[in-house]
Amino acid sequence: MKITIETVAKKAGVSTAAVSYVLSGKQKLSPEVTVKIKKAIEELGYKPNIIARNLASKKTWTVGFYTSSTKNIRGDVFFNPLLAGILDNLHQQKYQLHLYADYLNETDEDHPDLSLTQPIDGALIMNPRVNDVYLEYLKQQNIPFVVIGTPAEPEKVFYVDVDLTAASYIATKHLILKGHRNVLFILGPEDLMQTVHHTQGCKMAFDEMGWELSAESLVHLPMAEEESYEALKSIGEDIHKYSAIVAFHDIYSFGIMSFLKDNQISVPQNMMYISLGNSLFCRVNSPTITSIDLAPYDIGFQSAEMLVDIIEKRRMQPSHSIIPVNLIKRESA
Amino acid sequence: MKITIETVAKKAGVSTAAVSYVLSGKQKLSPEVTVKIKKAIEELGYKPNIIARNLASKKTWTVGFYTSSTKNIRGDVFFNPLLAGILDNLHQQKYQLHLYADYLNETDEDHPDLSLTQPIDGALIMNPRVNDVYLEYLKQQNIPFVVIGTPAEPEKVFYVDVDLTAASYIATKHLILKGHRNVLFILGPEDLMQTVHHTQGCKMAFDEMGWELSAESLVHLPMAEEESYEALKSIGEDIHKYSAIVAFHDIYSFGIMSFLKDNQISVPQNMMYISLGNSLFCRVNSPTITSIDLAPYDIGFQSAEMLVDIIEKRRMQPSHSIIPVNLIKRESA
DNA sequence: GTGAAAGCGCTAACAA
DNA sequence: TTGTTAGCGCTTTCAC
Repeated sequence: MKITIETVAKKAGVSTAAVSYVLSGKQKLSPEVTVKIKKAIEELGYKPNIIARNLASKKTWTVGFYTSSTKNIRGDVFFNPLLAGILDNLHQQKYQLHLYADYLNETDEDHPDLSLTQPIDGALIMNPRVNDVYLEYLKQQNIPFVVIGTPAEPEKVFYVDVDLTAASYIATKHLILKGHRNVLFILGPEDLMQTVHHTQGCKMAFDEMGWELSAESLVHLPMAEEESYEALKSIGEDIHKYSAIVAFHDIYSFGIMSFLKDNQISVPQNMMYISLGNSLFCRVNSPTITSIDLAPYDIGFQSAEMLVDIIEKRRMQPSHSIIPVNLIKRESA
Repeated sequence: MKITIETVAKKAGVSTAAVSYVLSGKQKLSPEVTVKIKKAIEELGYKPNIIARNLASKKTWTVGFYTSSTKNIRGDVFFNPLLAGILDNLHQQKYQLHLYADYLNETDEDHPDLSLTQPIDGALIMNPRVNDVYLEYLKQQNIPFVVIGTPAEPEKVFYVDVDLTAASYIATKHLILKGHRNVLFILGPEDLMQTVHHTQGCKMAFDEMGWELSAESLVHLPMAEEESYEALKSIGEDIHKYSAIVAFHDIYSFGIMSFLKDNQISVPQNMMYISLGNSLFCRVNSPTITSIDLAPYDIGFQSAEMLVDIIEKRRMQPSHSIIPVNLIKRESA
């Protein structure tokens, strides 16, 4: 038999409203009644039905996190601390997390089942595409959201990001100062906003020197681990034109390292390598690699904080947080 | 104004039931009516309220995933492929994921807010403790669940796991065959079931040789990255008694590697090192480390598969899947 | 302080 | 085939 709020009310000899008040604490009842109700709840082992509560109160205490594809998640060391940051903040604020992976590029469905999206009070959305359907949907449905990464129209939207342009500028500049001029940039898919920002940073550093950034030195790759090896291979002998590589996603790291090793190109003597946003890989290979810390935990924590603020109307105007980046030098002496 | 199923029904000049049928496809209506309703839905931009649907249908199409603490998630390379496997399977079967991190050891609350747990059709629960409150709650609430990892009472519960005892046996045996007798085992917290299984495997291999497994060669550590370095350090000079290490969680890897390096103990010449369940770290240091592949993606995929089967009553009796393990040798010649 | 009752928006059994 | 309507279990207003 189902134990509902009514069961409890009957047993305690009160109305359902009284039980609800005790549960929520939104209204004070007399001590005797309160005790009676609490006893009934205890004895019956009553647990409120959250769905019914959600329906009546129009509040789910749940936040949706739209992340990247599972292929991407698998090899992404950025993902874990980001998620941890989100969860920690939400836990503090008594919210929960609903996780959506991105299956948009899967062949079997060209339109995501966005109607499934609803039982959330707000959403976190990672690396939106240039024209993002999820973003459009959330806007249209009036669901508050915070973008992780910089969106196409920053002025209209809440977001938190690291300054990717700065990061990529710092990385490029660092290489330039080391005497590198022919740098190979291994970037993500062109339709990601972050790729746009990445490219800007490289360009800034080159522009500053009055150098041209050639198109063939910018390689765009799908976010999959194996790709980078193949990409370098397909460059063939031209690889020797380059004296440095910037990898914009850690997922490319292993492929790059393997390739360099297979071709007996040592790092950093003949080849210098910079990775964005990865402390893990960097640490393992500590003596040979420079990386930039993109502080993913902080991003997660901040974005959740901002979202809850919006949900609870503590923040009204579109705004953003930019998490600072640090260059972590790990070069051998 | 709120657009509900009634708005649509009125506009199309039909009943709410008709609209519901079109939406769910659970009952066929005449082509004309169907078209009329679809048009109304389209024009109004109607999206069904999922919460109301859940309440009425008593089905959420959502699965809860009880994972470890965020501290643990942060450095766990096992987590990503596990999650990816879960998500991929759930997506195939049209289910969604609600993610709960474990804050049980946090000081501020000794009892988790389990009542928040309810809007799920089933749960995946990772590495349950010896007496797990979540597990008890799920049982009591009659929420179907699958344990990832081997539970305390395997015969009563659905679970999927790798054969951890076998894995740890294989690792230990491997070392023994290499001529190692003094092996240091770096294990997780003692109240985790998996630690129990790990220990069993080591013991089996030693028993087989008629050797004793000494208590001080079994080090139990919290699941945090820094711990392993300190643990080794505190062993002091005794470290030279050991010629091999088995790390039972990848999270200890970095600390161990750093320690060995700092103390000029080279791997594997003087010291052999085996890690369980990590292909990432293993790959990076390919020539010097042996690891065991615990196939986390498969575990995730399988456990989700099993859970949905239970939810949809295709599986009735407690059962389990054991994912096979492989020794990955990466020793230098 | 307490209770009655009207929703919340949808599903599905039943009737027509 | 289509419509009526009684729930689903809780919250919250309003009257007492």
